[in-house]
Amino acid sequence: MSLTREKIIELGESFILTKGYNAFSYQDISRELGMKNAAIHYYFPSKANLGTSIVRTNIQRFEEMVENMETRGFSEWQQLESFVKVYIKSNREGKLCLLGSLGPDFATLHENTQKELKKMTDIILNWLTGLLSAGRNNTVFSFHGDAHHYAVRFLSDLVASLQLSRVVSSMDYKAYCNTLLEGLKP
Amino acid sequence: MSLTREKIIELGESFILTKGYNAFSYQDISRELGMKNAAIHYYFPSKANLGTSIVRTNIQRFEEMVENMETRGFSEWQQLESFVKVYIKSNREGKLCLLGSLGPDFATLHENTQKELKKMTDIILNWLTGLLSAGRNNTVFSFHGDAHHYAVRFLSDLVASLQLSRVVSSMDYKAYCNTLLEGLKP
DNA sequence: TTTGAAACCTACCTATTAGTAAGTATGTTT
DNA sequence: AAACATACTTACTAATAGGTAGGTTTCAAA
Repeated sequence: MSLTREKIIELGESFILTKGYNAFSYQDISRELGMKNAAIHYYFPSKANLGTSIVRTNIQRFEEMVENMETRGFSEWQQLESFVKVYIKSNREGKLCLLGSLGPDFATLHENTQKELKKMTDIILNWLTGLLSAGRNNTVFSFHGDAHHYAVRFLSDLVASLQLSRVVSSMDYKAYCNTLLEGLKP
Repeated sequence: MSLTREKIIELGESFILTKGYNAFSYQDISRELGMKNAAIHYYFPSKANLGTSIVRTNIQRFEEMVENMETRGFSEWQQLESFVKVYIKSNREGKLCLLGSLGPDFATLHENTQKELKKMTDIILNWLTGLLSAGRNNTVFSFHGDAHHYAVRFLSDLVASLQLSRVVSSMDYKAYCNTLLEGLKP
């Protein structure tokens, strides 16, 4: 794997999470790397290509995290807490999550990027649904109704509140997340 | 008030809610209106100006809705239901809400637009907090914890689920909203 | 009948965008 | 030593972006 390639993906993701997909350019990346525009095209022929690669990297990262938590024998509660911590970190860095950032721009994305984004969301939601379901069976969590419905709601809470914390000045994101977790306690 | 001006605002808003702020252009609007690019600049000197005006229009619309509901003596439950219906309509039209659309692009917006967007969010959240609080006192609603916290969560649920319904194919937005309302029943 | 504002259009400008073709330096393999 | 791939740069293109100066039509008021 090329180091420059990894840096481009990292920078691209960072720009998407702060400026949005349609507001960042190859120049933004090349400038930051001290390279020329064409160098970025060498690694990623098109912006759609880069976008898709960024989503793929995120899927991979998520799957590695889940795998890691399972091999370390994390409880359902610990797993959910770790997931929430990723969002708290994003908020601290003034970033959104990829879903909350690319979701609103969905219509402007390349077909492949759309596909990959859908895949990522499915993977996250399926994992979350399974986690909530299993956790309820083990009396680790307590909530009403369908687990999938609750998973969508929980994810919505995390995604949108990241956005709101930018717009609402008086928002304590960490406290908000803790309230979310508290609501799941039996 | 100029009819063309109103059409521009309406179209601009529609583009923001479907393509996003940074993906739509003056050409998109002028093309739709059968006019030239410069005609749009005649009404709105800059894109930032147009953006700010669109947010202002939304604030006005929201305040008129609230006023209308109060004069008609809507109960807290009816008011919340009406608010949710606006979101259901947006979803049916394949649109986001202005907050969910401009929020992720916040960093790229003009200072004035940011200010107005913050104002809009504050107005909505304050209204929602008051509504939830009053509704709980009247035993119309039932929820735990701070009313403002719950208002943020409820708004997050509406905003992000609109985004998710684009990405997740198998989502029944209306049913989801009903679940949200059900969760508030005593 | 002239004046003047409202509502545009014509014609342009500069900056930036994603993207490409061709070249070059630096190694690495054969 | 020759051939080749990697990792870029130089130099360009076509398209689009937001924006502007100045002209034209239309219609109403003085």
